Amino acid sequence: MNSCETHKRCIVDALSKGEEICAENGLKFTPIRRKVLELVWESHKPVKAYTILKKLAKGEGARVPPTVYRALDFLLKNGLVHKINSLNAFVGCSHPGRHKQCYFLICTHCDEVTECCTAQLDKAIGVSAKDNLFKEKSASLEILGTCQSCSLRS
Amino acid sequence: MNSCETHKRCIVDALSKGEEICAENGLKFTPIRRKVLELVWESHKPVKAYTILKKLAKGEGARVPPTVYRALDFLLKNGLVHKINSLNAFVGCSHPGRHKQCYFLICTHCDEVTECCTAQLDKAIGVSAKDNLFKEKSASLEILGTCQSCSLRS
DNA sequence: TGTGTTATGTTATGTTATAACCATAAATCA
DNA sequence: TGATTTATGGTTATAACATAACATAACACA
Repeated sequence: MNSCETHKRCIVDALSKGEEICAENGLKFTPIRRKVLELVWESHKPVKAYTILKKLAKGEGARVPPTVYRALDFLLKNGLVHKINSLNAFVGCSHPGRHKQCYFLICTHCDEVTECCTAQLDKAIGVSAKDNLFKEKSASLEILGTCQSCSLRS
Repeated sequence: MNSCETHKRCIVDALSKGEEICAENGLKFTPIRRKVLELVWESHKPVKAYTILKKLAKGEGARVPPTVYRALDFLLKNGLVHKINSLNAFVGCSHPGRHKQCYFLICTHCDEVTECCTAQLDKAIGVSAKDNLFKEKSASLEILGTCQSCSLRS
């Protein structure tokens, strides 16, 4: 389980960060984009596109897949959410500001995801690429296992 | 582009390795499993399940998705192929023998994939997990960029 | 021969994601 | 301002990826 004391705080922060990043870059933080970001941030668990879709559809206006995927693409492109490829699901970025590298710890008990982006990992990955004469552009690391809370609880 | 001189060799090796691993573990290397492994190994590029399906279907017997996915699951479980999550596609494992960790260099120009499993990466990932009091069970790393051949060629 | 087990066939459907085209709104600027 | 361009989202349809559920076959071996 994530260590955030009041998750409301996470959501508020994420939304204001979204606001900020859009403002800085002359982008529009439209109601749909805002709502999708909010739904992604409902928890620290990855959220599926169609789960978001169902929740969106409960509001007014019939929402359909392209609407959701467009919003997610926008949020991805601007570093506000990440896609967890091994789960086909999305999580909020815990420190938006465009880091191309995304490293995740994914707890297979509670499903929560924590980012673990460190210079040390950046370096190890960079070295591996270089050793293979490979020009690295981006990388995605997904570590599966058991988080501390779940370890303690069991 | 991969550095293998004669790709035929890769295929032959992969198939005999499959044979071997199955024999060692009392598993059946059935014609379907063999054929799927062979198709995965047609190149060093990730192959999609439905591409395999189409090729299989050209032989006798109407092949359908479950047949392909079952064979792929078997090969995955026994470490003969890997899934590239970011592409929903499969590649042959270049050194089968059950390493839980799979690190890949994926060239976005030629699509070829190379494994880069090193102790150094294992260690860096292990440390990252430990720093977060996270019990690591497996990890998947996909590095996107440009391989040496493509760099030289452009 | 019968029983259990594993592998594959078969049908259907669930899940994830995008294409293509249109209407409208907002921004830009002559 | 009005014309033009660009961004956004609506709409319909379908593509692409994956599995559930149940039937049957093939095999191992008591």
